[in-house]
Amino acid sequence: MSPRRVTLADVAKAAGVSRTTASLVLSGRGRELRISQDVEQRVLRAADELEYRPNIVSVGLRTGTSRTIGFVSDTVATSRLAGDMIKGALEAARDRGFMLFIGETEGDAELERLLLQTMHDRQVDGLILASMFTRAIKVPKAITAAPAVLLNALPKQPTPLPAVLPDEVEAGRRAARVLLEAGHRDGIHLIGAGPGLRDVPPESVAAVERLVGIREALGEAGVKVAGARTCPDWQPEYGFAATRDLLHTIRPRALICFNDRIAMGAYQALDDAGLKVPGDVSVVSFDDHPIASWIRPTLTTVALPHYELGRTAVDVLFAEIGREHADAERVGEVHRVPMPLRSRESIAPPPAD
Amino acid sequence: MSPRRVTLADVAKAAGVSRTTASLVLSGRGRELRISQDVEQRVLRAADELEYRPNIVSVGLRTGTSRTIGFVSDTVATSRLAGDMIKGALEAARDRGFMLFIGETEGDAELERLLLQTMHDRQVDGLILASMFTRAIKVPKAITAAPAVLLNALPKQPTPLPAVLPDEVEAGRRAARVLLEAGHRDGIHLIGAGPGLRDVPPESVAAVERLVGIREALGEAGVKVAGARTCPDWQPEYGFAATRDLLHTIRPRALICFNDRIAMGAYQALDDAGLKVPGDVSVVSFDDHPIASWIRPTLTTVALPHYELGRTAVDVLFAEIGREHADAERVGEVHRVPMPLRSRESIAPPPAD
DNA sequence: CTGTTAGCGCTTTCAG
DNA sequence: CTGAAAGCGCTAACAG
Repeated sequence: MSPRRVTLADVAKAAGVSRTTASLVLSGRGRELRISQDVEQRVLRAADELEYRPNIVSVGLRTGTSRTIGFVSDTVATSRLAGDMIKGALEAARDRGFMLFIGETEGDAELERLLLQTMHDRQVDGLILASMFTRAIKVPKAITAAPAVLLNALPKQPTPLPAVLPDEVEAGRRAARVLLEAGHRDGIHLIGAGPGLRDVPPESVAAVERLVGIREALGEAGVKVAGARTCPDWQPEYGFAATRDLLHTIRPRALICFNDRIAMGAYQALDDAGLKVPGDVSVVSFDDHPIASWIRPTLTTVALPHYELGRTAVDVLFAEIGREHADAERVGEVHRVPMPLRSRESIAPPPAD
Repeated sequence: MSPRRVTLADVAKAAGVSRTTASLVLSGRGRELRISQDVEQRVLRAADELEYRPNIVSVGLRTGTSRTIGFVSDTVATSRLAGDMIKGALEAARDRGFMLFIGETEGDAELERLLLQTMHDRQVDGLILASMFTRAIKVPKAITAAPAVLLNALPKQPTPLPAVLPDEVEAGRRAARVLLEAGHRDGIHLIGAGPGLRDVPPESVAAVERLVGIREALGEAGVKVAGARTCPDWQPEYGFAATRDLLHTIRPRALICFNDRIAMGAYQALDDAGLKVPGDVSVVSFDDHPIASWIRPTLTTVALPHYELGRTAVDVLFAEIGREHADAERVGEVHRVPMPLRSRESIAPPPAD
């Protein structure tokens, strides 16, 4: 099909030197080994003219390295939000000349084992184990074969693996403060979780952490949550139902919704009840899902930094790869990535009574 | 770090045979070469006990194959919709024991060249060149090195590359027919493109194809489009503006929005004007973006079959790889993937006058 | 039926 | 300063 690739041997021949010399020059170690200028130039020129490209597979076989990292997730590639995570990882990897293998497990442990196996067979230099939404995962044993980092996930059992996560607690504080700064002190209701730290959807790490932050910031200001509704799942319909129920008995001044989809449902319930955002009720939320800027009024929300999470995971992974010998002692530190506030139109001072 | 991998030589030694024999047995060609049952069993058992896994890199070097395909897109990994495309490709590839390299070009031709180069260096067996939204792309010359298929994209110049695309024309017909079947014959307006085939956003293949289908189905029924507004970009704000302007002068009976984001804007404008969907105005749209089932009333829409597109691309690619020698003569056929209708709540018979 | 031999393309001692 | 030789793990002729 193609006219056979140019190999190192071709370059060496064209330059009239041995493969060794050519290899040395091309891997940039010509200088330190004091190879003559003349030879160096000849090799470089030959490589250039022949358009030589090293065969990475071959290098991989020889060096046991593949300049590739495996990105394994439950189903991250699919969610738009999380797609940015891949993008961040992709770019960070590319900056270092690495490629990414993507794999999805669909939450199936057996599939996960197979996938890790396969990646190992392909000699990946490291692994990123990602979860679509922040939660505690069972770290597969198979993973110990290569350096690895957890992305958007916490280990269920203690492991030496580092983890990269959004700073949800600070995000909770931030959401609460936005309301505080607008002058809200009363009638602040939570939609999605709370009021207690146990009133959260199953497995949701984000829920409890956001809740902690919210309560902390409110508490410091001496403000109490007026009420809270838990949603079994953070989907618009539950946000709608929870808000509608709330409105049957109470007229809130502000809503902290636990994510944008819930906020969307809340908007609908508020609208049905003839309440205006933000004139009657202020709304703040989390995630910065694309709809946050589509719904009207546009939604103020604390963004999940997907892109940064992806980049950070790769950075942490490279630090891990760089580490000579993994001290079994070391316990995986967790890296928190800040969640930035996106100020939009859904917040106003409380209506004067 | 790990205790050195088990190699074929280890298995051979343990089974008391040569590497060749072990290789033959393990690649399943033992039978046809009539290797003795005894030997076969010994090898199999040894491999099993030692947990032997072939080193794919090595096989790759030897056979020039990598059981890997490259998925290069402008920015497909990022868009939630298109994430499903990757998912489909991922699964189809996995079914055949292949992995996927993902790469994004950000529409930068130089980056694209580099990426293709890199994938080529890594001996990918085939390439999928994907676009986030359907359009004509300039096929990079570098791509001829390996079998390739265009996904969600048409070649600008004629090439022998096959292309996989959603069947937009049929989708257009389908959208129009839904309205027709509900009894609509008058007051049907287009939001996003039209009425002429030239009234479309730049580069949008989908726009003209959908338009063709719509006009065809309507034409067959002897129905004329009452009016149309083009949007410079298919975002909610433009859908909102276009619909609001339309409502200044006209009271439509039905809207065909060119995608769900536009429809979302249209909903807002309709709501502002005090018009009910679908009681006063029916709405049909395209894409089946997640919001289509979130907004109320839920939106009837003709879905982009992202997952299927991804799968199909891989299937077509494998057919391509299987083909012995690419006849330069062959012109790339285009495969159209059906776009299914998602019937929801936004359509009703026209109000009786 | 099975083993010997020879590489795939590259890096890396080890001698000049 | 440069080259010869070995070998990463595997497969494929080619002999026996």
